[in-house]
Amino acid sequence: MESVKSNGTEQVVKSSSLSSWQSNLQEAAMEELNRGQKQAERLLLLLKGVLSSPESRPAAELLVDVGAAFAKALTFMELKKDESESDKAPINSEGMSSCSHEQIKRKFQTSRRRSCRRRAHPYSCTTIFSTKIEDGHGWRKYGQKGIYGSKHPRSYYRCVHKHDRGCPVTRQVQRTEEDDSIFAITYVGQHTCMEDDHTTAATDLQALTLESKMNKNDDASDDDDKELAAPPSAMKRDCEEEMISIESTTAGSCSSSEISSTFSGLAPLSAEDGNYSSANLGFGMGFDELIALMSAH
DNA sequence: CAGATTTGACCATC
DNA sequence: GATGGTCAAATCTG
Repeated sequence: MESVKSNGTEQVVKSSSLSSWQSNLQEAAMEELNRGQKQAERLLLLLKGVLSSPESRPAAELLVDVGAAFAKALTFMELKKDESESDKAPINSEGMSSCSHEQIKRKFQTSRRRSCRRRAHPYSCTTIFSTKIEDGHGWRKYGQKGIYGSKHPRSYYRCVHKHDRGCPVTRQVQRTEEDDSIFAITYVGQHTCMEDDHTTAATDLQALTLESKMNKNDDASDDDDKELAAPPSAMKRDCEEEMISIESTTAGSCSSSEISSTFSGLAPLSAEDGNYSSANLGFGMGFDELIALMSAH
């Protein structure tokens, strides 16, 4: 029911439902991460002559870091996949609470309600993974739900300008299973409240990303309801009607390198001190081993 | 007291 | 029937 097409810069996944496109996205993301890792390896081999010189050591380290980050991201995706396939949590049936006068009152209010139609075909959505939920926009929380099979509740927000400017954007924020300090933030729709400050918002996001990188572990310890925190958006998913497009442009803050930067943020590789242990490296070897190997070629 | 958040209910979709 | 998105009254907070 879906096709996954990879042309190097874009992946398109067709899907007929939200849940299936999420799993398709996961598959597509893993495929893309795999490709990124392989490309990094290829680049490393291509540049082996240049990178073996002492002065290009920083570049080589960077390249190693990129490969490591891809591998780490892949590992997380594998974990997530395993979890969702085998680890379905049992349903916790609390039973219905007894009927109060409040309930009766609500029954009479139903006629006032607008239809709350579940999105069968989301027209536009974007998911990022970040340890910070602030994005420079104002959001009003309008709901929270426990999600089946997920240990963290999902919070629902809408743009504060929904009423005054008719901005239709909503977002869903949920802590990831892999790391409580990382949030999966799904934006649905696009802001119509910020025509003027569109670029400003983009800049804000980039600033946030930078800031986050610097404060990686500073503020990730708040409780579930006060979702805060740090680093960059790692992965971005875009879907138009039934189409999901995984972009890999830096302009959209969704490059592969950002995917890796967030994941490396989980267990930071210290590029500064050059402390690359084999365990950290996605290539399965340390920097020195790698250089030795490159030199041997 | 106004605005924001919480929480249980409603309802569409699968 | 299960699940997830939204509503709106109740509650909280500054």
